[in-house]
Amino acid sequence: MPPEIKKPRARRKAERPTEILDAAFEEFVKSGYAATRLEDVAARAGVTKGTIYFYFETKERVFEEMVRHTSLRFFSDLGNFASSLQGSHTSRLRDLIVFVYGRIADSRESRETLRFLIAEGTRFPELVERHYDEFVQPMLDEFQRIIQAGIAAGEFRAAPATAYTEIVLSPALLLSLWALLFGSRKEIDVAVFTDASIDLLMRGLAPTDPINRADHNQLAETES
Amino acid sequence: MPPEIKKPRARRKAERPTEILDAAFEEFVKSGYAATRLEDVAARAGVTKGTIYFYFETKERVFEEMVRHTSLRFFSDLGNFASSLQGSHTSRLRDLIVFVYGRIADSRESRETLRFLIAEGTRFPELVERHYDEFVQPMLDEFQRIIQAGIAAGEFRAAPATAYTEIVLSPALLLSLWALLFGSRKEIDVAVFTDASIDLLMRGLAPTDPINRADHNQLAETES
Amino acid sequence: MPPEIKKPRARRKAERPTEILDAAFEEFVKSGYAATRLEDVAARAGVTKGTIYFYFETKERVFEEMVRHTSLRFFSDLGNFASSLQGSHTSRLRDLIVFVYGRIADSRESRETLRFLIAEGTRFPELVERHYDEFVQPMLDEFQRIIQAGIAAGEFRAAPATAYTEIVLSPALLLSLWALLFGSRKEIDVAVFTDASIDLLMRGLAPTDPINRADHNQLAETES
Amino acid sequence: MPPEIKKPRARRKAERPTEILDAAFEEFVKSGYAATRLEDVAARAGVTKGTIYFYFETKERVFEEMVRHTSLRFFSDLGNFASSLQGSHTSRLRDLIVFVYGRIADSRESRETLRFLIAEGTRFPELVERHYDEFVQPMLDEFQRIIQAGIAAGEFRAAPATAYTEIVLSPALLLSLWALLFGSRKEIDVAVFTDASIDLLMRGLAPTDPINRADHNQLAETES
DNA sequence: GATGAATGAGGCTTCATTCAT
DNA sequence: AATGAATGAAGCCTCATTCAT
Repeated sequence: MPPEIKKPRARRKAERPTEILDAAFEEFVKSGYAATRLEDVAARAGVTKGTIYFYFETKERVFEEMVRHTSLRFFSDLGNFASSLQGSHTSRLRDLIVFVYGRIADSRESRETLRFLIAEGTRFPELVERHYDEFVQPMLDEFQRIIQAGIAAGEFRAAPATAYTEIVLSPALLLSLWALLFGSRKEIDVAVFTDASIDLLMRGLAPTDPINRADHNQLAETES
Repeated sequence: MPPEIKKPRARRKAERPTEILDAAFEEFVKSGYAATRLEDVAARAGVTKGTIYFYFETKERVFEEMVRHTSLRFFSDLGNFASSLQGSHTSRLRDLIVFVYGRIADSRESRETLRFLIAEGTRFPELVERHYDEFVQPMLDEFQRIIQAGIAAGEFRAAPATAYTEIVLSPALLLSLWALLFGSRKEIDVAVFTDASIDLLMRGLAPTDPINRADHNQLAETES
Repeated sequence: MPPEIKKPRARRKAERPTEILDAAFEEFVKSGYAATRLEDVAARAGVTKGTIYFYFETKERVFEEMVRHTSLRFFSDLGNFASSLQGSHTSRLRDLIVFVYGRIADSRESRETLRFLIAEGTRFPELVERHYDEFVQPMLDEFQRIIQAGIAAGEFRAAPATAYTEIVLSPALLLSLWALLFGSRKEIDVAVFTDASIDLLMRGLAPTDPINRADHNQLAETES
Repeated sequence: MPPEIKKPRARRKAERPTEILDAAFEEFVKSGYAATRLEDVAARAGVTKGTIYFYFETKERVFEEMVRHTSLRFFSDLGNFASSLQGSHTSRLRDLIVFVYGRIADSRESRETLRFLIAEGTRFPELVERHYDEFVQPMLDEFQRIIQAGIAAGEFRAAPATAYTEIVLSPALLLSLWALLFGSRKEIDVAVFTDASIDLLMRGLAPTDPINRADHNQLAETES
């Protein structure tokens, strides 16, 4: 048996649930909710099945708490970041996009959490609700706030898309899903993709130059 | 129960696999792969467990063939549609987007297939491969073709985003995921959302008017 | 499809049951009673499952009739052979042994039938009964008859073993079992083994009287 | 039902596998490998299905370990016995035969193990290999050793049969098979049959030289 | 607190048997 | 006669959960 650095009992005890949830994340990622055996979670956490039941009531509880625990790690600081934004609305929007895209697309935890929600949302509706209320809605609100302010300031045009802030998130979602589905086949460079998205978006949101007639006409056709 | 019109044996035999796969779709949607009992699939299809095994080797096979069968229903005609496109590159792009968004976001089959791929992709990698090769790649190719032609014709600018055609798809994906996750909470109007996306995209892809100085400067900043 | 020599319908029909039983023999040999699927028997016989049920009531019946049918092929002519024996009792005994050993040990059918009886005797007691009555008992009787006559004629001594004619059969059984169990590992030469057994037996049955020259000479002949 | 004395947990755990294997022996004897339900084994062992799978991976494993476990009970002490043999080669051979025949023919475990090997040898070839290597070959070697020594000492003649030591075992096999097949119909007295076999064998192996008085006297002793 | 032996419900899969064609 | 689609009972095996130690 390897010596393994011994921690004081009290400390180990306090960390047990977290260790279990971390192990659970890996196992649920590997096999999905139903196909994961609590025994494997226990083994990975270095405990036995019984111990899991000391801390969590059921397998469902383990899953729920694992998702909660994993989410917090990468999404709890949105508010702080948003309130620290500086500069023009354009640059604030850009900075927020870079921040959010990074969170959504770059982190394995985020991607797999998305997978959990999609795969098990039917079985765990409260999980989906929670994520909507705690992460999605606030994020949309932040974007909405900046965009509306930008429109008011004349930096953005009141494009129909501004009614659907979700649209700003969509490239991030695509990145995330792409990594989940085709990551091993055709990787997308997150930074480059993000820049390209921002470029497209900013151009799309740019106010219409009243002088530019040709462009305006073309647009009118699109809106019909 | 109505007396049910009896069909000739041969005819029923030809329809059985399809009936089973349709039933399987519903049940797998309801509970996911692992939690679905083949017995329930059988019951929904109006046969018994044994019959399923007469047509399919295992539960995994049923799932695979169900996904295949479901995919074909809504994606086999992309090529035909694409080659029937007429008009300017701008209007071709718009028409293709409307077509594709409709397929991806409007159909329950498509949405749930996406869920299947995300949820069970690890267990069924060939399914993901197949979808990439047969649906995703060809779709991306169609978009790429139109966009490049549009650039050559001066209708679109060579935006960095044109290197990532996936970006054009991202609003559709968002629509699809949104319906899967938050559909019951906050519905998105597909038509309006699609129009808004097109508006944003077209504006984003519009060629830079050399006269429009203000716009150009702003853009340069974005591209840095 | 290969042309396959066509037989007149009537003839084919008459042969069907036999073809099925032959196929059954091969399949039951391969997997044992329980693990053999009637479907495989049908496939080997070139018919479908339903056809088997046209000729036989149940799987058990197929097995029983197969054993019966197989036994007849190699054991029905004992009586004829026994009554055709000529010469001294010693040479009759030797000839009968050679005949019986050949039947028991040389034929695959015989060996596998023995395996069937041992493996499935509990489930098919009538099969065992039948074999005892029709093959074992008559065989023992033939041996007993010759041995008793030989004793009466002074060719054999009244060894205690003559009360257990089974003992004469034991080397044949060993040959058979050996082939079933260790045949692939260490083969036994049936002819040589048979000769050695006969030599040992004859010597063991030889009368003790040192004066009996004739007998002794005859024995030498056996040893060649 | 008696209140059943409760044993400490640790002690029960150590005994469980053995209890299960003993129960398995009885059930497999009753119905054969394929027709035995693990649930019945469990019931006989006083546990539930799940417990069996806690100790053994599959039904096949249960069978294999059961055969192993059963074999050891009656065959592990051949070496000890053989090396304790005393006296003339003739008497050593006789003693070994009595010992071996007793083991093979008298014990139900031995008989049924033979049945298992014959019936399931195809499905469990390693079991057959193991028995050959651990029991059959060593036994043949012991016999061969004594016989060759006896020949060298002039107690036995170099009969052709001495090249096939298996022949010495054949009456024991017959006894065993007889019990398996016809035991309920016509029982054979093992002791008497063994004595008769020994008498026949010794006579068959006796040196031919009429002058050898000592040997002849010894033989007479055997016949008593 | 932690262990791990034991439980037992539940699901996949097999296959003998039936029967409409 | 023959087919082969359909049935459904039955058994192997898994694993969440419990609980005595």
